[in-house]
Amino acid sequence: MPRPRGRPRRFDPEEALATAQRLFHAHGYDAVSVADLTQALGINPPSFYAAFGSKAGLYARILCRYSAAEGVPLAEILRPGRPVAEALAAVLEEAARRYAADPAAAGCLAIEGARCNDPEAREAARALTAAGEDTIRRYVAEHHPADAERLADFVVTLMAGLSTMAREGHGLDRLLATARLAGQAIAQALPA
Amino acid sequence: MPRPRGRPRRFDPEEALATAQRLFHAHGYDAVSVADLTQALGINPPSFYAAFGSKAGLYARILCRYSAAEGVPLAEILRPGRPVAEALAAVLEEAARRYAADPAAAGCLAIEGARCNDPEAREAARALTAAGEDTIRRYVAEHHPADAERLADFVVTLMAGLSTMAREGHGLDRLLATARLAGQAIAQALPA
DNA sequence: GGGATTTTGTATCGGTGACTACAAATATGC
DNA sequence: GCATATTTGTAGTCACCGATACAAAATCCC
Repeated sequence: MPRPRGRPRRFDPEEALATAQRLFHAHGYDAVSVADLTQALGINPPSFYAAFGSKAGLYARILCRYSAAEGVPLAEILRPGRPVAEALAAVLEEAARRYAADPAAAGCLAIEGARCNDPEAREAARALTAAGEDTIRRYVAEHHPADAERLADFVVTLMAGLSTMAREGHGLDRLLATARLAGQAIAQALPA
Repeated sequence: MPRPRGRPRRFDPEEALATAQRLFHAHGYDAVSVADLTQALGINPPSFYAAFGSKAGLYARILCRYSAAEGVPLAEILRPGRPVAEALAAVLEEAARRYAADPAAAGCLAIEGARCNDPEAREAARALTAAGEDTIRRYVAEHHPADAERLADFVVTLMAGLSTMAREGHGLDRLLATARLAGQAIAQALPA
């Protein structure tokens, strides 16, 4: 791949995405200004807009990055054939682990982003969380169609709560305790 | 009570508090500007600042108002002598009911305010939620000291999740189903 | 070297945020 | 009537927001 035509970039866009993701995850979408981003990246606004289009556009790209690498891997955990209660409990445990993994970036980037005040960024985050919710509901419905909505709502509510508590500073131990208690509730509600 | 000395007010501060509370609850602290408030109240900025000091100061007063009238009445629900599991389940059910009561003001004003971007308003909201959390933990600790933190965390996590889901548009039925499932988990975890 | 292309840095733009200076207006106390 | 006290409306303040106009700089193609 030959180098493109014009003046070369002075920064690595991939590295910039990682830096911006850290900032958004640490402080939330609304609290990170374009000035914060350009300063952290060591570039000027025109370079930022030429590379990413807009703040919300950058955020949308970061959400994809996040769901592929650091979000709860629902597709792996909810594999067909696994007992449903066990799989849902595993989702909650994994959420607890990931949300508390980095104290400087606590909680779920998508869940927290879904309540920001920028319409475009908010819709992008909501699309991601809605997709996850659908995945969970369809997985439950395969074996327990009558309980699918109820159980999916329960799991999603707990993920939102866990994300909140992680951002309030709760550590892995406390999040895990809550996740496990919820997991037992699911096991009890789902007659094997 | 004789009328005070100077020019009389052209608006009722109590009514103004109620109007401002509706705005904050509907849109969130950050999304409501002073211009929004003054317009909704039909007054000009100087009248606003003379009466309430600042946007964050007004919000702090509204939080008190909210906890006294519309927040989950923990002091009533967690009355001594009541079975702990029953009381905690009642807290979650009552939260579900209140968070979904008004679709135009969904969720908990304090929980949602605790993540706003203004430090003063955020701390005021956090103080209120922290007080509620303490109340729950101490109540559980009276009879089950070893489980107090775990159960209080579980209840608070669910309240945060219920508030989130209420703001996402979930209705009373779905919130109640989640609250009841969680209530069963508590009953199971607390051997009577 | 010369034209085409792309990124860079400087210096903004218009809009909105919370908040206030100031004087006119409206009441009371005497 | 006149001084005092308080609120009102007008018109702004200053800081920051996301986003850009413009021209100089740096590279590739030929």
